[in-house]
Amino acid sequence: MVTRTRFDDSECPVARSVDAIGDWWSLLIVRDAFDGSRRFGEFQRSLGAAKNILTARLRTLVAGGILESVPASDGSAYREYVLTPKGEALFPVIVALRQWGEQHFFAPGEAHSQLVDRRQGKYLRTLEVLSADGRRLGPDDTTVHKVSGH
Amino acid sequence: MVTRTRFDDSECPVARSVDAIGDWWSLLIVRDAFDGSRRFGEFQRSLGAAKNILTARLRTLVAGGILESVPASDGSAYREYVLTPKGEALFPVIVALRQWGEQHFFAPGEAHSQLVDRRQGKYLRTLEVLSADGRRLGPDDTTVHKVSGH
DNA sequence: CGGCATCCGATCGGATACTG
DNA sequence: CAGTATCCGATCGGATGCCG
Repeated sequence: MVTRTRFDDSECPVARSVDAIGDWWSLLIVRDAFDGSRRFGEFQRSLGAAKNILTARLRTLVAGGILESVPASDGSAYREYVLTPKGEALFPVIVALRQWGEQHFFAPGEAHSQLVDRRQGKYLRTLEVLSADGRRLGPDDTTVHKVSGH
Repeated sequence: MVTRTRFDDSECPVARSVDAIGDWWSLLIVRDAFDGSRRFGEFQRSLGAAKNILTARLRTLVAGGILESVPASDGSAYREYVLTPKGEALFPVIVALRQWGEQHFFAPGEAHSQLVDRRQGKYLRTLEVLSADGRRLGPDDTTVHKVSGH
């Protein structure tokens, strides 16, 4: 049984998200899924992870409703792993991490992968946190509210 | 020496981000910093982590330029930990995780903490991934481009 | 090729005790 | 209160071998 440190009982949505994802491997699997990977081997080559690790992570992601295991589209006996709607909803998370990384960990001109608009091949706009009425918000413009259940 | 699985040599910005953050504890520390925590004890109470764990994570976050250690503002002999600009730039990441969690892991009416606009006390707009010219983009509208260094 | 079983050293994190 | 030091069981992940 997995007894990793759990955060799933927290009232904080961030903690529950973190707990649902599991670990970094899982997050990078999701990234690869966004990039088009579907097969066990594709994930493995991309990640360089040991097979048992990958197997375990795929299983927890499927169990968590983030990936779905479907029969291979090429008719082979194997499975493919595709994002569920819940998994696709992680898109902003991945994009946010990607943009943060692009802005802080690459020298100008250094090789890196970039997420672009498929239609125009252009870079994406940097994610903005907006208020309900559309103002740009920084960290200091927000505060955490406790909402008690009823 | 820490020999955790490293992703920092990857060309993928997501991987480098993940590597720079370190682990979930570190991410939750950053979350607490956004929520206003500054002192060792504040983080510890909020996280429920062992002190040695917290010490180690704070150290790596400072070393990574995400937090900065400054003298305590109350004149005591202790330190406070505040986000650097680089750390503040993680804001969209935390918000994205928070929103994903709110949408998938809480029953309607269940108690949870919520991030609100300080000025109006209202919820934030859901993060949107936009193209350079402002169209909303889903995962299928984007593709990963390899940019080779020069 | 996809996946499972097993082994093993490294690391993690909780607990506790100690310092100033 | 803010750490530091140490111990220890649990877990992790890499490697390997086996099976369909």
